[in-house]
Amino acid sequence: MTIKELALKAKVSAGTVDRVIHKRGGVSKKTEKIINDLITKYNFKRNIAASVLAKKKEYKIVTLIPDNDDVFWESPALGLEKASSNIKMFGFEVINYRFSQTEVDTYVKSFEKLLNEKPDGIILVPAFKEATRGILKKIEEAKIPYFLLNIKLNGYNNLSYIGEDSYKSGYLAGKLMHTCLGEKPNFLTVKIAAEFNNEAILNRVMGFDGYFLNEKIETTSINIIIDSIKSKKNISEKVNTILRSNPEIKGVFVPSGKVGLISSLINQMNLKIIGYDTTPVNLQYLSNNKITFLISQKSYNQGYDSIIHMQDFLLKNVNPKIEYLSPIEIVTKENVEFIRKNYRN
Amino acid sequence: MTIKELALKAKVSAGTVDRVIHKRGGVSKKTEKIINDLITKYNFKRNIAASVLAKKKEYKIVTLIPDNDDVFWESPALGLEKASSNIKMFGFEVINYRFSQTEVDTYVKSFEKLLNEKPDGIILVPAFKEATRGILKKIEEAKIPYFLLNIKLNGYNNLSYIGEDSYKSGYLAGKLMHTCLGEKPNFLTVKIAAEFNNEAILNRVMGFDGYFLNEKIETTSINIIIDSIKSKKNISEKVNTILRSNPEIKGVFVPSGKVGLISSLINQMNLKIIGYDTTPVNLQYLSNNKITFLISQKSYNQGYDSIIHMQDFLLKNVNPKIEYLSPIEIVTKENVEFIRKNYRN
DNA sequence: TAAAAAAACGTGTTCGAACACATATAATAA
DNA sequence: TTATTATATGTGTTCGAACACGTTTTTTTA
Repeated sequence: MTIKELALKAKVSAGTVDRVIHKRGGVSKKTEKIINDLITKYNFKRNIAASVLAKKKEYKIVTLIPDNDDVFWESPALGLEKASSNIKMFGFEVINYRFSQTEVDTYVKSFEKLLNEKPDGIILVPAFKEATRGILKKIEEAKIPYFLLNIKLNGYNNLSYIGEDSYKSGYLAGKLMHTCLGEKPNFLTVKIAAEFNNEAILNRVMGFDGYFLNEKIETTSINIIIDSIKSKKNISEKVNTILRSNPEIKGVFVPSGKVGLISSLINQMNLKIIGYDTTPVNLQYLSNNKITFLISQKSYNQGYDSIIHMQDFLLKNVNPKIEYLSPIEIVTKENVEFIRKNYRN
Repeated sequence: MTIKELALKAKVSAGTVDRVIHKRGGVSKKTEKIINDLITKYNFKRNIAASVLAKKKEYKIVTLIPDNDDVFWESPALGLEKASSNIKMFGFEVINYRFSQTEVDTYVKSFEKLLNEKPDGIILVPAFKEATRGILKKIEEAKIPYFLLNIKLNGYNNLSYIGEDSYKSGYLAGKLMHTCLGEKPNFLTVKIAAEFNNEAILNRVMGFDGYFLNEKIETTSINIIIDSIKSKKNISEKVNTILRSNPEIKGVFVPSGKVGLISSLINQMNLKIIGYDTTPVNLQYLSNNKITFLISQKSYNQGYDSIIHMQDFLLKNVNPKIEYLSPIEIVTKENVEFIRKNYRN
């Protein structure tokens, strides 16, 4: 079924059908209804190939995500790239901006540049709260549709949020810890001071604790806070002292991607260490059997999907869901190779 | 860069460039080289939208997979469907044939029908070995490109195999069992006689055992074989008797999708039960906490990807890899909701 | 060397949708 | 009622690639 055929059935011209489809107006109620009914009846779907070809418009999507200093971001970046190359043929151009997570300046400046591109859609990681307020205000003033990636903020008009359900991923970590350690688990939770403003990580901890509360599991646990990850000596001393003086501790929970670093500094063997993100370092210690489980939020897919949803919105007017929570994957030494393959398919 | 622009640069007409791109012949070596060099130089990619539109050819892909009597197949079927609807716009029609895993006849007859469709590509699950030989011979005589799905066979000219790495998924099950039970694990393996001709399942068992061998883990284990899954009483009696008389058994491994059924018949609580596939029944017992881990081979993706790879081959001449081994996913009560979401994205 | 055959290359139409522009009809104002 | 706007509808060109067909050039044969 083509527009012409539809027009024939409706006894109007293709132009009128086109006007109805695109809601361009200038069509009488009567004929509009006739056409809409026919569209429903024949389940008319316009030929995307022809549509893309005819529409000379070039869409521009820009993204703003942290740079690879935090290796975590390699993976969403790859997802963005893959999706970009997939939608090129539909007249889409994707431009990637990066910023340093330690320098607000790079964030704000990249944003200014990005805005000059006059993008049709923006996908960004709202890393710095204060700076983000101004940025999002400008985006909303310019009426550019935008998604938030990985960090969820409330009170803004973002079309969608794409990220993990941090609480549930923490909850899952709790379950895994429980499964590993059996009844009355005794474990250590290692937090990092610099991550205290990261809501996702706080939620993971809440989820982790929530598991044992909800399931009414009796636990013994110790929390420690690492002030700075710069001084490996300090970390090593702090962690190993506690482990030595509490030999009944059988598991360690690190609610962030720093689990590889932490586990590299732990001397004791046979601990069940559970942490986050499939960064190269983490994967190394997973292969070592030092880390037992990594929880992955499929960040590759987060990148990929955000582009696809933006495309669907711009090209097909498909409104995205208000949030997409990505699958939480359990990664072990034994299935890690399959997870990694996903990075490059 | 369009064909016309390329032709201009090569000082020939669009038609000649077209001949080179499609290897239609009738182009002098000299001009062919000029054009190919330009294609490389400018990294020319033809506009897929225009290509699809101009090419009136309608591709037909047919699939042949088991029916939903085995609920496992619901999921790949959904993947096939989703992919089909995605590639419709490229002039692809996908026709789905199903057969009963207990009746060779339905397999062969469906195949005959399928062949009459004059398909451009075939994706099939080679369930019955003998019958498959004849079938694949006919496909190869007709020179129709085909993929094997889920069951791997050697000695045929299938373009690709898409399925799981059964050995490794068994290996993973071993690791999980080990992690759950701690040192010197004591477990029961439940096999089903009817599944003895299923190589994938045999490989899982080999992988499972392989884990403990490789890692040099001392184990105590018992194997039992269920003759028929029809008589629940028999199963229940057999399994529960063993468990009663061997109270030191802490885990149960079921190397197939029948794990839900088995676990429904086990009276004892607090066993770590590990099995395969996210069928509705299995998911129910996962939610019950009766099953601890399910291993999923992302069969939805297997269906989806097989169609996409066939499309890429037919439309863009992209040769698929000789095999695609799908990710092995660990599913627990706590992350199951994210897995299921994948079915309908 | 002319005629016939083969090889090389060019041209024009088509696909279906988008959209600018042209035309027709209906509603309002003079 | 006629002129004047609005409103409603029709027409023609465009996008880039595919491919049938037509034309030119080169090679082979008589």
